[in-house]
Amino acid sequence: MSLKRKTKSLGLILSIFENSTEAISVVDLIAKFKGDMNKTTVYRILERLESEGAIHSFLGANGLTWYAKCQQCNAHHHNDIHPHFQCEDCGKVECLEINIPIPTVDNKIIQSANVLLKGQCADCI
Amino acid sequence: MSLKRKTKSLGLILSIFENSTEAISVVDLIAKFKGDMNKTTVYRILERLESEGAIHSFLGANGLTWYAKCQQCNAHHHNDIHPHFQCEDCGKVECLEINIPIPTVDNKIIQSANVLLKGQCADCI
DNA sequence: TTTGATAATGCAACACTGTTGCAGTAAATT
DNA sequence: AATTTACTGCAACAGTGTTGCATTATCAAA
Repeated sequence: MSLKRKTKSLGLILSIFENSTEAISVVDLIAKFKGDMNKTTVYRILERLESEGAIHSFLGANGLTWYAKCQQCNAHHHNDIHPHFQCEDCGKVECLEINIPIPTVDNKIIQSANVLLKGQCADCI
Repeated sequence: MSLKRKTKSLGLILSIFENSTEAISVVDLIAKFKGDMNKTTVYRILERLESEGAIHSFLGANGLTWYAKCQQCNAHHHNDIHPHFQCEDCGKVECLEINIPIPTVDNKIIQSANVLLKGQCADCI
């Protein structure tokens, strides 16, 4: 399923990601657009945007799904290894444009890694 | 809340962790003990065991909660930095007794990290 | 500009993980 | 055996996420 039609709902969600590389949770998006679109629509638009390579998803601290548009998304190349950071005080989540060295493990093949760093962001230090 | 009474349910759950450092999801535990105890009891026993330091919890690939007893649990010292591995083929999850170097990030304080490595385990290579 | 195909949406109902309140049960102490 | 209360079972609930289907709206073609 690709993005064939530019609907009002798609435009609203795209505008969130276009101007910031900050991540946003699906829960927050649903709340933000409560008057504008159904939660099912939010889920489906995010799903379409991710399969297009426009954004990427990952799991935050409580197992909730977050989405963000990062440099690697722009390059249409998703690198599972780039870590995310969640501030334990204000809850803000961002992509970190750094590489975490993936360890080699005896008798295992490591394909990808989910790395979530937790701590305090600049505003909360 | 500490472990004051040795009940049959507690014994059943403890026996799972005593003989293996392999992780098990709460969902699997509930299924395994469906005839023996209520799911609420499973959640509450796991919660008590974790607060005692006997086991530790972490999030698996789909945001589900997993529990395991590892060397660090034995030492009553929980190290958030030790990574977990989930086999993408058979679904098995284990603790890796290695240290992932936590990066320093400009303008942030990193307190802990969730690291989930994904790939193929020895049985599935 | 109108028409037609179908992508996209809204709604309701559902599935699943996890939590809570409370009455009842059972472990441990006396 | 009696008493205390930790622990359990049950039912109902909360939250995230999914699915089916009827309806709507986008876009291309006439």
